Formats: sequence, structure tokens, C-alpha cells
Amino acid sequence: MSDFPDDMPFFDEPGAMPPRPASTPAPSGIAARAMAARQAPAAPDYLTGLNPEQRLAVETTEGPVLVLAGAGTGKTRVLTTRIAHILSQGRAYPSQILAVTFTNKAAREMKQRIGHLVGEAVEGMPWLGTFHSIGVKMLRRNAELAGLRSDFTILDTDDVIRLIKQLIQAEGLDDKRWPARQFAMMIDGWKNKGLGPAEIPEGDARAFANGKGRELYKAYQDRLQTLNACDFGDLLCHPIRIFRAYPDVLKEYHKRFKYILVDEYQDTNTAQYMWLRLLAQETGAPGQKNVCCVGDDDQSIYGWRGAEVDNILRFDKDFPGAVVIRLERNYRSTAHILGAASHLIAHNEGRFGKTLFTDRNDPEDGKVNVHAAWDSEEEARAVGETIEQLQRQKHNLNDMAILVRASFQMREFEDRFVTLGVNYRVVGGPRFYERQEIRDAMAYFRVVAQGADDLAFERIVNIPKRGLGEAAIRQVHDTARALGVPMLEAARNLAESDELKPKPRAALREVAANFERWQKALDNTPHNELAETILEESGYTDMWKNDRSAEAPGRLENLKELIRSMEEYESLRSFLEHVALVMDADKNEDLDAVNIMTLHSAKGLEFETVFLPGWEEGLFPHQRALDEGGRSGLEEERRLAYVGLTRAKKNLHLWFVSNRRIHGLWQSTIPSRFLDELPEAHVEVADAGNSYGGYGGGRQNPYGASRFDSVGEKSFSNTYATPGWQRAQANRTEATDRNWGSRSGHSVERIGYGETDSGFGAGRGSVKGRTIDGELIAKSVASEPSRFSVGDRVFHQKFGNGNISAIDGNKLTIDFDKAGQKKVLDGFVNAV
DNA sequence: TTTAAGCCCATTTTT
DNA sequence: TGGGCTTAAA
Repeated sequence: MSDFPDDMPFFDEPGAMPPRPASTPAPSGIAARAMAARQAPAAPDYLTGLNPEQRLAVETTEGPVLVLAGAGTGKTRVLTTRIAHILSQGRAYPSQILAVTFTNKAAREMKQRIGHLVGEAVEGMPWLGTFHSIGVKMLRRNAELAGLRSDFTILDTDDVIRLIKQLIQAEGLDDKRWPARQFAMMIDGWKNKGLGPAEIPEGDARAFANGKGRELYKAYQDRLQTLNACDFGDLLCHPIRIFRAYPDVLKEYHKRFKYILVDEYQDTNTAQYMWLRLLAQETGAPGQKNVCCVGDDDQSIYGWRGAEVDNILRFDKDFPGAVVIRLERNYRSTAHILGAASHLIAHNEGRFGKTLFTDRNDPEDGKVNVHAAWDSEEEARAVGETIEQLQRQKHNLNDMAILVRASFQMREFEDRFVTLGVNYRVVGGPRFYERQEIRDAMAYFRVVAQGADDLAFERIVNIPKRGLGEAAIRQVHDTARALGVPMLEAARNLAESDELKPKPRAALREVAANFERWQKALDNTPHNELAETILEESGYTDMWKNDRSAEAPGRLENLKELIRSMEEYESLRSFLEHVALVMDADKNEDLDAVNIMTLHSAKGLEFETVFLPGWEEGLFPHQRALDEGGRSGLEEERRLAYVGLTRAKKNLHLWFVSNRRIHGLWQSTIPSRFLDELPEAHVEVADAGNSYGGYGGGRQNPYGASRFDSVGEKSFSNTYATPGWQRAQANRTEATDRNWGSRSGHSVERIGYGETDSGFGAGRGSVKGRTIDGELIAKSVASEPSRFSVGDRVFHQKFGNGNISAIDGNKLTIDFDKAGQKKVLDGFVNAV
């Protein structure tokens, strides 16, 4: 409630004036640029050190501006300096600037860096934050226009799923057949597009719950309203609806915001776009549109969660007369790394087209290294060796990162580092506020703060166990519905009646009495003390103290940490809001450790040395991205590769393996097409040593020969001078057809493609054809009976000779002479 | 209420 | 293959 702006004057009092180092009055528009151009003697120091493009992006304050900022070109610097510039020129008060980011981390960083430039004035920037945090702020001011009270609760995904499950059951639908999780995702998708129940496409509405999708969505929204709650999507959708229905509300914001800045514009979804467009119709004065969007279309990697690259691509159409500024001078990476990344990304269509360059020219800089390994174990071992080697040369582990496409790849590296005794940290992963004990504790607090929070109530009413079974909870639920009151109140009523058996009645009475007492204490007890009391008196801490499992002590520790962190907030409410919006917890930076994370979570980061393992078809690009996204899916994968490459400052190592175990089955893999899209001049194929990394042995790469087919084979040198290098794109399909055309001949070895029903992406039972560049290149033949029988002697590329001991469809269990019993797909073995 | 056995699933993730 | 989750049984 602390930052609830209603107690503040809408426009700022002069006391909030920013420092104004420039004593000259601020000229506007062209005049400003003209003055800058003639090198005004009093150029403030924050401008020094900017390159011309950056400076232009900072100083073009009036009118719409799109800054296309390539990786490592100083994007954040431009954004923060621009704000500092606006402030110190006296063009706006801090509270008249709307600055939006996607993540809390980005917002925090921005705030910090502006602080360095302008000092205290940052504190007066209440409208710097994530889309969602700003959305909440707006919604709280006008909650009643969305049918909510201003103290509404924000539900997390967990709550949402439980709520939807209840609704599905209430409709008399089978919650197995219609999973709540799936419907939650559908709702999320609709809200990403800004669609309410009435606006969703008929097809979507029919696709769920026997055609009841729309009704269910409606029921969900109604339920949220009675609960006085919002989901994440609503934090933007409600404001959009309010802006449209109440122009005077929007008008106020138009008057208020003189400058709008948006970070990572390529990641905006349709709802965010609509929200922004409404606000950006006017900034400060009639006809004025001071919107500055910063982004990089080449780093758009969140299409799968609703981001529309199109938003950035059509910026100049949305805002006619927009100035487009390209930042292409890279300050991060070596020329080789940039060359490799640029060449790769050039394979994408539908992009603005930027070419990163650098002045850096150090002959010491090595090329990008491509390595082959036999399997993922060897891959991890080799990466580990390189890391130890670097460590011996006094490199910090903190400066190294392993970026994987999918998190299952992490395990092998972790295992390896454990045996080597190398420190590592996994970035991302399950977060503090998502832990069970934290959520439970938060549920207690939520009920205390907002008695109508039924979802929170239901979560903890029987935790710790109080003998309140399903039946009793159902009764509370039904009573609450019947009386139209929150469950807490219904519980109180029931405890006084004799509708329940003595045991649950007593339990309910105690719970109700507890909450009543805590709620009373809320106003006159420091909230962190109260929180501790709640957890003690409810028996929640005891529950974990009595728990003998290995995690219990850690959970108690987390609860302590939770209480400790509450001190920083002035009220229970503001703490709850913080947790709802800021789900991240900080990692231990003190420890020197190798960073392991997914490519997605690496966006925005940089490391001296980067390892990119798993560059194989099916994994990267991921088969599922190709199947579901066609050509645009492939392009997004390529952008992901680009993001990966551009994280590296000096050293970059790419890896691919010939064999990988997927879902317990060994699959033979072929090098990623992205490897072939790297330019020869900047890449070095590292010696594979003893390992046989080639895609040889008579198999054929269905995408046509690749220059990586024979890495490690002695008949070829380790260079690019392999025959496959000149492979034309057209040959790819041709070669593929040839390959598949001959598949019925037993002499031709088959690779695992198409026939697998457990391979990448293919669904069980219903095997899809494989799609590359959006075209179907091969149909599955899963129905084909296995050409082997039990007892057959076969040869496997990885495991050698063995006898088949069992056959399950196309899955063979084979007793190998050397490797022991393994399960493999029949496509990977040959009759001997 | 707790434990064991079957069952389904298997990119990426922020708020 | 292996983890998370639901169901069935004690």
C-alpha cells in the first residue's frame, strides 16, 4: 500500500525537481539536435563515451524512435542515458517517464544504472518497472472499473490451476480428459492476445470441454471477480479494457507520461502491444508521441509464449515518421565470434538486417571451435577438461558458461563437475517463492491480509493435518457458495452449527479463531513478528520440525529466510505484492563457479568463455519447434543459436555428439544444420582426438552431406575442405528424397528418423512425419513390423555386436557382447 | 492417512 | 529411462 499513488498529487510538486546541471533552458526537437551537432560546449559528461549512433538514440527525445540494438551494442546504456538526459535537461520529472521492462532483473538494473547517472532522482521514478508491476499499479488505482476492490489478490499459476480444476469439476466434466493445466495455458494464450471470453475465436472455444471453452472462461473470470483476484494476464487486460471504456482515465495517463520507453520490444505480446499503443497515443501534449522502443528482432526467442516479432518489425508503420536507429557496433565479442553469429543469423528471412562489427582486431583471438564427441558423456568430459585447463591458466569459473538447449542436458555436466570437484551453479530452475513451504506460508499470510482469499484458505486449511478431509472441505466450500461468503466465514458458521462431526468441527473452530486473532493483530504487530507467530501457532513450523525427511531442515531454513526478508517491507501487504510479482531470488555471486543454464535464460548475459553443447538435429534445432512452428519455428531456433553465440566475449566452443540418449533410448544423431551455416573463415573444427565423431559408417545424413559428417575420421582433414561444404540448400531435399526412396532396401541402413515413436517430438502412437522448413519430408513407417526377430545377431554403431533378447514394436532389447543389455530402436542396428 | 504401484510424459519461462 | 502424479490398497 505504501506506493499507492492516490495519496500523492497527480502531478509532481517542484520539490521533486531533478538536478539540472545544464543551466540553459531545454530546447526541443530539431533545435536540440542542431545544438548537439555544433558541439555545445556544455555537453554533459554522461554523453561522453557514447558512439554517434548511441548518442543520436539518446538525444532524439521527441517523437517515436526505434532503436535496433544488436547484441552487445550498449542497449542498456542507451536506455539509461536517455532517461538521464531527459531528466537533466528538465524535459520531464521522474514521475512523468514510463519505462517498461520484461523482468524484474532488468528493471532493477536499469534503476541502478540511472541512479549512477542522476543520483536520487531515480527514487522519484514510480513508473519504471515491468509490464506487470506497472499494470498492477494502474489497476489498483481504478480497480472498481474492473469490478475489483483495490486490495485484490494476484494469483500465481498454481492457484489458477487449482481454481480451474474446481470449475471443471463443477461443470460435471472429467478433469482427466480436460486437464486444468491445459485450460490455464489456453486462457493465458487468450489473455496474451488481449481476448476476453466474448472475443475468443469460435474454434478455440469449441476445442475444450466439449465445446464449453467459452463458458468455462467466462465462469473463470466470474470466479476471479468474486474472489477479488486477478491472474497475471489480467494485470494488463483489465487496464486495456479500462482505457477503452473510460477515455478520461486514459487521458490522465496521456497527460502524465511525457516519455515512454520500452525495453526488449521484440518480446512484447499482443496485449502488451495494445496496452502500449493506447498509452502512446499521446505523451504530454496533443499530437506528441514520445515513444522509444529498444529491441533486437534477431533475439526474439519467446514466440512460443505469445511474443510477436511483428510488433517490432512494423514499428515504423505503427508510428509514422519514426526514427529508426541501428546500433551495430559491438563492444563484447571478438571478430570471429561476431562473424560466425552474423553469418548464421543471415539465414533468417523477415528481419531488419543488421550487421554487427567491431574495431577489435587482436591476432590472438581464436576462431570459434567446433568439436565432435562420440556421446554426451564424452562431451561433458571434454568440456570439463577444457574448463580445468582454463582454470589452471587462472581463468575464473564465473567467466565461463555452458548454455544448453534443454535442461535435461544439464545433468551430465553436473555429474561430471561433481566428480571433478569443479564448482558450478545452475541458473534458473526452481525458484525460492515456488517452493512448497514458501507457498504454504504465503497462503497463511494471504488469508490474514485478505480474508476472502479462498484459494489460499483451501491450500492450508488442512496443513498441517487437522483431520479435515475432503468431505469437510467440500462442505465449507458449498456453504460458502450458498451463502455467498468467503470460505473462512463459512468455516466459522459451520463450526457453530452441528452439521459436521465433532472432530472437524473443533478443527474448523480453531482455524477460524486463529485467523480472527491474527487478523486483529495485523494492525498493531510488526508484520514479520506476526508472520512468525502465525507459523508457530498454526503448527506449521512444528510440522516440519517433526518431519524426518532429508529436506525438512532446509525447508525450515527457507521459512526463516522468508521471515527475514519481510523486514525490508513496510507492511504485510506490500510484501505480498512483492512476492506475487517478483518471483526471482538472487544467486550466490561470491562463489567462483561455472554457470550452467538454458539458452533462454542466458539472454542478456555475457561470458568470457561459452560452451554450447548439443548442436544436433532434433535437439537444436529442436524437433518440436520444427514440427509445431514450421519455418518460423526454425527461424526462432536460429535466433536462439544466435543468442547463444553472441553471449561469448572471447572463447566459444560448440559441440555435437553422434549418439545421445533420449528418454532412455540411444539415438544416433547428426550435426545441427546450424553448424553448416557458420562461415568457414571464422570457425575451426577441433581435432576430435580418439573419438569417432563422424556420421560415417555408411549412414547418410538425410539433409545431404555435411562438412561435419566426417569430423574425426582420418580420411578427412580437420578443415572445411570437405566435399560437403559446398552443399547447396537445394541438394538437401534431393538427398533426402534419395535416402528415403531407398529405405525399403534392407541393405541401406536407416537412421532413426521418422520411424521412431519415442524420438524427439513425435507423439506416442501417432507418429508425425518430419517437418523441415515447414515441408513434410518423410512419412512415418512405424506400423511396419520389425525386420528383426528375437535371437538375431545384430551390430550397433555404439555398442558393437549383440543378440536381440526382446522386441517391443520397433524397440529392441539387445544383449551386447561388451556393453551389456541396452534398449535401442531397430533403425540403429544391422543384421550381421 | 500413509504407502506402493501404475501411468503418463518428456523444450524453452516471465510475470 | 526416470520423475511427478494419481489411484488403489492396507
